[in-house]
Amino acid sequence: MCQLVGTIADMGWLTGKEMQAWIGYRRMRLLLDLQLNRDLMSQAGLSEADYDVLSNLSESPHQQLRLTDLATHMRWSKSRLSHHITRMQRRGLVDRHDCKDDGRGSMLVLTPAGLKAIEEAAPGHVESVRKHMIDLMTDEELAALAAFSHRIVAHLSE
Amino acid sequence: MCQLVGTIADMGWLTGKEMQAWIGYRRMRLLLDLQLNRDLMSQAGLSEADYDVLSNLSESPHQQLRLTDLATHMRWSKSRLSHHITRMQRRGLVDRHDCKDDGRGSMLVLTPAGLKAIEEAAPGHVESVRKHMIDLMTDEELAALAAFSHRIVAHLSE
DNA sequence: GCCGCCTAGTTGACATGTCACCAACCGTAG
DNA sequence: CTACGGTTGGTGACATGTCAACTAGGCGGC
Repeated sequence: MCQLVGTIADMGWLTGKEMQAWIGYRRMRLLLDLQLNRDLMSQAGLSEADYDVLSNLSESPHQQLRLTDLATHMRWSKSRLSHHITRMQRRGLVDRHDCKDDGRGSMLVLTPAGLKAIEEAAPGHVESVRKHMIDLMTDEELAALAAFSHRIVAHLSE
Repeated sequence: MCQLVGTIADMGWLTGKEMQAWIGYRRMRLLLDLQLNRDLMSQAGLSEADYDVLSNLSESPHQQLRLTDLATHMRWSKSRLSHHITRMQRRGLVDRHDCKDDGRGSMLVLTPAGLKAIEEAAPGHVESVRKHMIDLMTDEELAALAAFSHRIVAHLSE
């Protein structure tokens, strides 16, 4: 982490303020991730990735989705999703069904166990997110984060 | 990504504004990381992790550090660093020396190849960080990011 | 119908990170 | 001096993610 940029002989590639923002971002990202994952894993036995998949699935119509749609929505690669679903399927959290409309496709469905898992995990996860991030920010900071993150996401999505 | 929280039956665990900030953060984190890694890998053949290690090492006195010190500074686990250093050592970017003061320790040193790699990679990486993040943010947003990220890091560091 | 091309999803090899455990070494209380 | 508890770093098993093939099923032009 730390001096990620502009540090060799301090050539001033990033100004002090920019550097503070960048370093802070990197460190926050690392530590927040670890903490949220730890909390979620110890409270609910789920990783953040599991949580995201279950969460998306639980709110889609009929609690089912095409793999590609889910991958696009989550911005995951198909490969990543396929591997991850295989692992979650082994644990009984989700299931694959054949897709009627398209012989190539797979329909991803939430199992009762998966629904139970996400319902039990959600309150603790939200509390965790609040405690370690949201509640530490002012309204202005929240608004700023929403604004620049959406701008950056739009830029990165071409 | 997306509806990570408070989404089951929309129970309002996070307010709309909080949700926007949270979702934006998650997506930005995912996409920015991918992009910066892709850029760095294609331009310099380094991962961000490689870059961070080399960067930290290059600015320490005599371009060498104890493993524990580097791990603490980067907030990496010792195990992660040890594995990563082993891989970088195989590629000739860094080297381990015995530590005179402490028979247990290892001194991490930057090789000439490692120095060359970080010096060549730095300008492109900084440009990448600017292009995909810093230059898309206003001064106020940079200040806000620096402020809340440092606050959150302090909180997470206990 | 048939052919070429696109898309959906899977797979295997490999890179990376985590956790738990271990061996060697330090420093200090007795 | 010696034993013990803490520190330093390494290792192996395993979870996860990436990339590049690959299979199989659609789709449009002829």
